[in-house]
Amino acid sequence: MQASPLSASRSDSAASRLRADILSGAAESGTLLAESAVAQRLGVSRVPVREALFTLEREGLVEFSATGRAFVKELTPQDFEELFVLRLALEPLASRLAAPNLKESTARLEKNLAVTRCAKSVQEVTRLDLEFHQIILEASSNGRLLRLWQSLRSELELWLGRLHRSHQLQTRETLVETSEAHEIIVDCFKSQTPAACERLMREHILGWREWLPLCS
Amino acid sequence: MQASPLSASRSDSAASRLRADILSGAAESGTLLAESAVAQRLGVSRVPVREALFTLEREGLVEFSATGRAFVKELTPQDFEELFVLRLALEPLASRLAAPNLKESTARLEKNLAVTRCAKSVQEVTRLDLEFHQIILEASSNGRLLRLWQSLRSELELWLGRLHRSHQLQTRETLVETSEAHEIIVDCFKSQTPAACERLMREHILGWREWLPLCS
DNA sequence: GGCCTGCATTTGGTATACCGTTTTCCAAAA
DNA sequence: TTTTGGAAAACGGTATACCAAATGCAGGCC
Repeated sequence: MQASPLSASRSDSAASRLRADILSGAAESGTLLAESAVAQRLGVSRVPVREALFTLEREGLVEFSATGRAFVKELTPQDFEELFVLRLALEPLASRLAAPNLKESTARLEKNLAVTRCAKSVQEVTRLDLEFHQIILEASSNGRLLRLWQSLRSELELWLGRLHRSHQLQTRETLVETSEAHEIIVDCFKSQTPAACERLMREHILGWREWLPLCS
Repeated sequence: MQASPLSASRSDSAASRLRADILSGAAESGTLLAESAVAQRLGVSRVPVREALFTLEREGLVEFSATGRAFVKELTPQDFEELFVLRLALEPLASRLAAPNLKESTARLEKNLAVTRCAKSVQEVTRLDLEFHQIILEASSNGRLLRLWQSLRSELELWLGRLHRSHQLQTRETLVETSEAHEIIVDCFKSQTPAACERLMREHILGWREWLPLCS
C-alpha cells in the first residue's frame, strides 16, 4: 500500500468520480462540467470540485474555455498522433533506464502478466496494459519522467475506451496480442542489455501505432 | 495579441508574484509557504493563493508535504540529472518536428538572438536562452510536447538562477557561448534537414550538461 | 426572415467563516 | 541535559455567501 492518506479528501474523491464518469463514457465528449451542477451531484461544495477539475485538466481529461468553463475533452486523430510520438520518445528511454533496476521489480511485471491472462473484458486488458507500462516507468528511477508519462496516461485510457466502445474489439484477440508482446518484454528485461530493452520497447510502441487507423 | 484575458485573475497574479519571489531567490529553498501568510502578504484571500500554489507545484517550483503544506522546492544534483535526461529526450525530437515549419518562424529566433547579444546580466541571458528553446518547442506543432517541456522550464530557470547566485558567472562569457551556439542552430534550421537539426540539438544539450559539475 | 438589443439566468472568481488536524513550543520529569 | 507530555497556536480542508462577467433567450428593429 502506498498513496493512502487515510482519508481521501473530497477533492480527490470528486476527481476520482469525475474521472470514472469520463473514462466510462458516461460523460460524453464536449459536455459542460459546471461547478455548481457537479458539486450538487456529488454532494460537496464547489471548492473541492474546482480543484478536481483543475486536476483533471492536468491529466488531459478536461479542458477549460477562455472564460474558465470546464468541458469533457474532445480527442482528434491528431491527438493520437501526438500521444504516439511522445510515447515513442519516453517509453524506450524509460526502458533503458529501468533495465538495470528491473531484475528485481520483474516480479511486479509477471504478476501483471498473470492477471492479464485472466482478464475478462477489453477494458480490463487496457487497464492492465497501461499498468504494465507504468511499472516500467516507475522502475526508471526518474520521477519527472514518470510524471510526464502519467500526464499522458489518462488521455490514453480515454482514447482506448472510446475506441473500444465504437469498434467492438474481441477480448480474446486483444488479450492474446497484448500478453504475448508483454511476455517478450519481460524476458528481455530479465536477460538482455539496457540498449536491447530500449530497442524492443521502441518496436512495441511502433506496433501499437497500428491502432491509429481505427480512428473514427 | 493573444493570451490576455484583459484582467489577470488574482490566482494568476498571485502565481506570478510567488514565481518571481522563488526564481529571484527572495523565497529560499525549503521555506514554508503558508496559505494565510501568503494571502495576507499579497492582499488577497486564501482561495486564489491555494490555486497559485497548485499551479506552482505543477511547474515544479513548489512541493507539498504529505499533510498538504507547501514549501519552496529544494533541488539536488540528481534533479539536474533528471532534467538533463528529459531535455535530451524532448528537445532533439522537437527540433526534428519543428524543422519543416521553422523556415518561417526563424524570424523569432533571430530576433531573440539579437536581443541576447545586448543582454546585460546573466539572468537576462538565461531567460532569453530558455525563450529561444521554447520557440523551437512551439514550432514543433505538438501541443503536448510543448506542455511537457514547459513543466520543466520553471525548474530549469530555478536551477540556473541558484547557480548564478552561488557562482559568480561572467556575463560576457556566458553571453558569447550561448549566442554562438544558438547562431549555429538557427543556420541549421535554415538550411539543413530535420535529421541534422535533431542531431545538432542533441549535441547542444549534451554540451549544456557540462554545467552539472557546478552543483554545490 | 434575419439581425441586433436588452434583460434574466447561469457561471466562475473571490472573500469569509468554521472545524478538525497538525505543529510548535514550553514546561515538567527522568 | 535530554525526553516527554500536553496545550495553544497555526494551518489546511471545506462550506457558504456575494459579486461581476458571461451566456442564452426573447422581443423588437431593419
